[in-house]
Amino acid sequence: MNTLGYAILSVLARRPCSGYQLSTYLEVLWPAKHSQIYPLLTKMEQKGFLAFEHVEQTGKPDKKIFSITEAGKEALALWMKESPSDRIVRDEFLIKMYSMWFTDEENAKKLIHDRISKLKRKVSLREKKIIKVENEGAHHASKHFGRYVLLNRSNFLDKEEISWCNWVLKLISNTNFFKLVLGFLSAGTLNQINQSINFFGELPI
Amino acid sequence: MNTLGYAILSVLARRPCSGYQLSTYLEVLWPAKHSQIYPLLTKMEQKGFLAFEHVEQTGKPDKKIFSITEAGKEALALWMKESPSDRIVRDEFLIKMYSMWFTDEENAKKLIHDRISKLKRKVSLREKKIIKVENEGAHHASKHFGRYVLLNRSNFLDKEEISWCNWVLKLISNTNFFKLVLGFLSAGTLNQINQSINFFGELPI
DNA sequence: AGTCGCATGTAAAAGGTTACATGATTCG
DNA sequence: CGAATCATGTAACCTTTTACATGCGACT
Repeated sequence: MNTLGYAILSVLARRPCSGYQLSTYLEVLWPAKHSQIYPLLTKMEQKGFLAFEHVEQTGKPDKKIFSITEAGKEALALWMKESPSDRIVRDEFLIKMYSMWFTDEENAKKLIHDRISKLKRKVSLREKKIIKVENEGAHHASKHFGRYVLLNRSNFLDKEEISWCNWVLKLISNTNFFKLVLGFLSAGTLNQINQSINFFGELPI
Repeated sequence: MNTLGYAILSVLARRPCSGYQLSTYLEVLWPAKHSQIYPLLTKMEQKGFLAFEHVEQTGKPDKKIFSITEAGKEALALWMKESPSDRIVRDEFLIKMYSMWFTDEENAKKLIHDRISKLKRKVSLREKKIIKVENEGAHHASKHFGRYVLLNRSNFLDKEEISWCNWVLKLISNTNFFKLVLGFLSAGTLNQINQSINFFGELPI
């Protein structure tokens, strides 16, 4: 079974869910589209890790409520003892930051300001969720502990990234980064950027 | 062209590289295996974004040094104006934190301590690189600016995650999280965990 | 004697996204 | 009247990983 499978077991270990609910719950844990979730649920049910019951609804489409089996719990318990594989981060914004020197100051600043906006939106959404968990009094003695600490983790890190963004903005202004680069390049057309490519030192990357 | 292609253009915009060098440089930007890089380099060369020259070596295998063309630079410049897609993070450790309540205190603490060790190792490696960039005097007026701010970003965030890890460890100890859970479960076998599954509130995830 | 670094490639398999398909209800 | 939510599924496609394939030199 793959990591998505264990993420599904982790959610179902707390509470039986439909595939639709799973897809929203998995967003913070291991994002996946429904087209990946539904076939995997079927596979896992066939292998005995999950069970499901049909629930008929009126006004809404019928659904399947999946729950974890004993075999599923054993699989999850074993997996919990394995050391986690390295995290994978793929972030186009980082590539654009890396190539900042290649664009104009206006665009570079816009990229950073947009990033800050996105991060702030995420942080404030999570803050509401955190307050909700705290009000339920479930933050340090239940299955909600994991959710509670993960929500906080995301907010700690996103706030730190906002600080970093502001730090970069300051660096750009204080050191006149773009003006200095343009100074070397005389004007800043692609041809002139070209001529400057081996102007600087020989550091890696 | 996909994001990996633009990551490659971003690296080659600074300095011509072999595919082998690219694979190491891309690690922080957009990780990729050589089996993905080599065929893409060929494709991008055929489309006119890259050019290469054969370099014969003695003692070492021959290599191809790729460099970005004018067409490549134009493509990169255009891409820099597009707003970046959302970051993708996949981290097994987060799933295990989420399912902390499902394992024993010893294992939970081990997972967190191992995470701290890994993060500390990464941070100290990066610190050396940062000092190197600063000594080259290249941090605020060159193509190395991007690399400099990205190295710092990773360290800011990893240090913040170390703080978070310690915060979680304290929470576990201070609130006797595991003892409280075991109290509810009476003993902690899988069967008894089973019986407790709907004991707590009805919060999402 | 064995592993690491340099160096390039292909093939197969697994993982993940986008698009196709359907359809009622509720809210603005 | 259009968009969002609930709800499940398949097919085609793209991306990424793992495995296969080779080979010399340097270091332990």
